[in-house]
Amino acid sequence: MKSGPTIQDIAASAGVSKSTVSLVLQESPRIKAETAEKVREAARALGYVYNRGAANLRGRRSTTIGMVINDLTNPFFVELLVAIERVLAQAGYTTLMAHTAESIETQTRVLRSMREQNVAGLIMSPALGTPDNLPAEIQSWGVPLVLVMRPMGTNVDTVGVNNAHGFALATEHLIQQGHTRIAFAGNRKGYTVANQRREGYLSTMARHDLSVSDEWIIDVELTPKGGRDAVRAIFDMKPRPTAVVCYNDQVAFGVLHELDRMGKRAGQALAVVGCDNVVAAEHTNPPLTTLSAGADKLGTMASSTLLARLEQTDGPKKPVIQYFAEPDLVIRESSIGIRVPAKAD
Amino acid sequence: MKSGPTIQDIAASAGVSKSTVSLVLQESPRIKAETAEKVREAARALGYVYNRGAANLRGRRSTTIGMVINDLTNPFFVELLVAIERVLAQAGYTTLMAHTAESIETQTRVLRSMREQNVAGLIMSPALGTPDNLPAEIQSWGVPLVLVMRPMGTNVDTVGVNNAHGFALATEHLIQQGHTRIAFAGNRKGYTVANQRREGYLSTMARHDLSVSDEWIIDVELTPKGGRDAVRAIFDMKPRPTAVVCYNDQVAFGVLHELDRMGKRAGQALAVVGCDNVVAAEHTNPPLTTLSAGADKLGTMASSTLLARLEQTDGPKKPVIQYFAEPDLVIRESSIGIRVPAKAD
DNA sequence: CTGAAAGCGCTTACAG
DNA sequence: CTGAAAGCGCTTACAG
Repeated sequence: MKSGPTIQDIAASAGVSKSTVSLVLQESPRIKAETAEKVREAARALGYVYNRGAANLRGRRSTTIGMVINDLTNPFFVELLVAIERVLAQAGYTTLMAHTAESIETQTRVLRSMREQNVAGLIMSPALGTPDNLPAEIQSWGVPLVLVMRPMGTNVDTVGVNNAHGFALATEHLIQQGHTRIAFAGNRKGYTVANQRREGYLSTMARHDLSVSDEWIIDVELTPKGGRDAVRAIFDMKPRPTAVVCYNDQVAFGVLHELDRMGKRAGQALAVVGCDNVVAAEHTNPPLTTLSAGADKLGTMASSTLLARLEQTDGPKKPVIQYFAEPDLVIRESSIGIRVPAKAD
Repeated sequence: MKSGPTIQDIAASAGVSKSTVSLVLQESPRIKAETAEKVREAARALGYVYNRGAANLRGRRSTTIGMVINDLTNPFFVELLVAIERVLAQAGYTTLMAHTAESIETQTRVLRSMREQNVAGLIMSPALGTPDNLPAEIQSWGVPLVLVMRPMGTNVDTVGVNNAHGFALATEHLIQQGHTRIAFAGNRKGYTVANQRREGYLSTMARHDLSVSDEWIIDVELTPKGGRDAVRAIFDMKPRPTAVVCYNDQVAFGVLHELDRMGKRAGQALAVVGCDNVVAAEHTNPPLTTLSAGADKLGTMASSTLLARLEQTDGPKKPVIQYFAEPDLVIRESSIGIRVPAKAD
């Protein structure tokens, strides 16, 4: 930890006061152009490095934003993170990222650490099982919070997806293909997102007067391993479902893999639909039909929402923003058994 | 940005000086147990939050470590990042992560930002095309640096993989299967890692007296798209290669996909080997034979190397550490056309 | 348009 | 075992 020159050194070298140096560094219009240039020149000559920590301490505001993600092994969240980081960086903020791996303990630890680091705001995709009162607690710290993907009540800014609508689309699509026995892989009772997705599926089945056997709603890990387990379960049922709606692409990948291992092909032996449209969904064998809400768009929305909250320093408190994107269904071979020509390849 | 209580407030509330409070917070043994308990109680009652920024400013040392990653869309780097973060967190450091997306400009920007944030050390997987003198420049800042995956000379701590050995293993394996015309997909002239991988392939071909046609060394993007392009190129050659060694798993995924699209199967029409053994390699159709150096092990090594450097405050400068893991070949169906039973499934 | 002064919330010798 | 004092590198009223 070497010290390096400070604004004091620049002031001495440029023959001005450190107030002036500070103002130049902030590009204040109050300083005459020539003076400013002289100061900048001195800073360059000395190899000056701005100490953001000291500035934050004195200025009482910070330019770092914390970002807490539950699962980076799911590429969807990586795409989201990249989008968020891009927008924040453009706005001049530094992003402090942390990964909780769905662990509440880790989440508690990183949140404390971020609070100690004095983050200006927080974007978080909460770990499964996060206590309901966490958003309120974070808000009581005076730190603006935006939730992504996983809503927790109506009192906190949230950017997510209309899951019920998406899973209705997916189910509808399979019914149009003539399927009547459709399973749902990835049930997770008690979690908002899982409930929304299951409801989208169930309500669509009901609307078409299709009955749903209990065993079709399959409780599995939300990973490729879970998808493999789901396929084995499905092929043990009789009569067995001819299609499956998966909780997300990770689960669907496991489904495709297990089918292949059994010498069967998705789209023929079993129609498969995923959710998230991660980049890899286009490259699976066969390519995966999946719901797309646009990680990039969601990430951009989340950052903008937080930035808006940070600008709004005073004045009447703006109302809570809750935005839920409407997903589209991207149809590929896994649900129809027919090759779909790739566009612009 | 609300202010919250400071050590001054705790001091007043506990009836001691702020020096004492500071020492208690640092768990100094110099403070009597009862006094310490009284202070902690007051801190709890006031809802005190430690201000790490102020501590770093005064203490002249920081507990945040910067981590700069070139490509988070490649799951290998995500696995690496997760391992690094875990170790650093255990050691009480906060990780400032940034993603460059292989852009030199972004890399320059995030490095400057991290320097302003006063990071204690830096772990970096440099973007392609990073100027040779960057490691020396960072070291001149007085910030310890560990390079991961992409070596840049012998004067900087580095954790990587013995790529030449790995690609020799991969090529050897294909030759053992009876292949004599073997292609290499993912050539990138001038980059160290690409050179090492190509050399491992070429030297093994030479050792077996197998000649290599120029066109077999295929220059493609290091993405699934590149893999698809490589397959098309291979099937245009005559006589055509019967096997391909891919730069990494991302390229190999594209190869598997394009083969499937052509109605062919990897392992039969074309033997395929990848590199990195990302989690998804186990779930592709067919499963992918690939080189494994252990992202977890590499990440752990990289963090430990940096932590060791940070401990060593003074004394004679320790010699540069350069560690290169020896990869293993994980054999799956894509290279042999035969299903390999998964272990413990 | 510029400077002197106070202070952000801590840590760290130093003294007792 | 504890306290008084100085100071880390900045910003921000305030004065001129």
